[in-house]
Amino acid sequence: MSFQERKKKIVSAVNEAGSLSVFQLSEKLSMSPATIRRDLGDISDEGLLIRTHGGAMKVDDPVLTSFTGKSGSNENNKEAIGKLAAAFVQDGDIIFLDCGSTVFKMCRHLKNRNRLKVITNSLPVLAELFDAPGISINLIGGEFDKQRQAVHGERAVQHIDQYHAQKAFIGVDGLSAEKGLTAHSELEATITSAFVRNANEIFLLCDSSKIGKDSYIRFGSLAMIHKLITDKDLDNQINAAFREKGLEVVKG
Amino acid sequence: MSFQERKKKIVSAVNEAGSLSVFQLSEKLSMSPATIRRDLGDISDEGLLIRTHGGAMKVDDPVLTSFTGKSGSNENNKEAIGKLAAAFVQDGDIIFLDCGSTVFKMCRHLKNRNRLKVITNSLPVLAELFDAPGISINLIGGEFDKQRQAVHGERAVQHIDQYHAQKAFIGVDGLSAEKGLTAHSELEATITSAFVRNANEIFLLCDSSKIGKDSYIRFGSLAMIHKLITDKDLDNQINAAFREKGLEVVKG
DNA sequence: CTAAATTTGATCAAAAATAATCAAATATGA
DNA sequence: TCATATTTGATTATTTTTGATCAAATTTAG
Repeated sequence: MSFQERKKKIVSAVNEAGSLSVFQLSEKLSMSPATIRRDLGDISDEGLLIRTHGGAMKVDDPVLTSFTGKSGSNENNKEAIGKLAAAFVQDGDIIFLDCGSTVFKMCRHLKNRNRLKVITNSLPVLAELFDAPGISINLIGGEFDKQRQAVHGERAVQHIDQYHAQKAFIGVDGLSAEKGLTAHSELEATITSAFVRNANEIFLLCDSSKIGKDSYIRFGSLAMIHKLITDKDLDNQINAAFREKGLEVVKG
Repeated sequence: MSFQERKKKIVSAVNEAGSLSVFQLSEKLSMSPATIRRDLGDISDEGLLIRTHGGAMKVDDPVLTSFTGKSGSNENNKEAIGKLAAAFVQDGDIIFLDCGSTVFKMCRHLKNRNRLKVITNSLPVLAELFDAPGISINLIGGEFDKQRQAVHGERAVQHIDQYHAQKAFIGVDGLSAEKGLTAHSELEATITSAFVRNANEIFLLCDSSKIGKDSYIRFGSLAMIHKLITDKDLDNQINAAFREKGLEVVKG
């Protein structure tokens, strides 16, 4: 039985029972407690259940479901990218978090950081992180865009320009060695540009499906980016092309 | 049974009973009093209940009631006030909406307005109104306060000062003819003051339980207010005193 | 106000659970 | 096929949790 099979069984068993111990699961699935523990660790990292001492309980999110990110394409790869990216965030950091589903995936892996300051225009990010005890959030003000569930516009850019962060985690709609960073919305492009010019280190989170494709607004070059964080499916030739241009690529 | 499970049981038991002693909980959950005390300490640190000598009681204003916050005391009166206040909002208006449970109650009655512009620092307000087709929202930026689920601070005040609205709908923690408007948080007081100085017409929403009582920060006089919107239980003498001072009172 | 009773928080040792490590088993791929 | 990588289960050291004890703090009663 593979991990993926077990994962589904574990999640549904825990959801049904409310909570189960490692030993109950171990018996139910005929697996050793060590394996169950590993599984539970992985699953709770994804937020599908809550790890407890001795077992796990189901996650009941009575809250905030209206703002939690919509799940779309390339779910697993985005999840992996989020986890990778989160590893670059340390306690005490001040970071910009863009709106966008891949950046949103980072959040769940940031919840136990301490003294972390997050500056964001994304409501899903806020909803995910606002109750984390070690994180304080600075919300960017301006016009609220209901499509993107984020704040945009002139006022938002002004707001960002008044801050400086050590690291910025951003997303794009297209990325290629030739055209650089592209977006399909002027609003998003201006916000992302503002993040870039006010942070020391820029991390671009971009799953392989967007790489090699261009959207219609060009708003930045590869030179702006310090690290590209992407997934295991990135084409090797493209990867080589990026590296040749001096871009550091982190591949899941 | 893990702490996480107990925590849920304790919180719901205390919320149901209103208050419980350490020993009642100890017996109910078959745990030693020492463990219950530790749990209560942790839980009250999160603000999910209030620690008392000998036990714990439920928190009146549940901190984490999600963004769609259902509020606590005087529910019906607040609901009525909200409806009354909403009647003063017309299509095409630009309005400030404060954070606070009474102002939040207005929102439900605003959803079908057209060309309405709402400027707010309250996440519950945003959550309630963001999908209304006729309403555009300007979110005030700044430090996010997880307790109040709203944005506060210096930056937020600057933001507000860049806008002007026809009407402001605000709340207070205490109101009396003698001391005027009072609040129990500096943060809230400065935000409310900013709304007041940048709007033409100020509507104060305040249920009768807060009238005649003073909180500890005085931040405004009755003269600032154009209309007080309150409930049917307002004492007639106090009502008369307000009117004598030139305050227009709308009573439910 | 003082004294008795109760409650608490701190400390400690035992028990339980975990993470880390390693070797065997299994799967993967050239 | 063989070599390599991944997954699993056992072992062990570490961490977490728990209940008991006791001095200090708080409440209650006189």
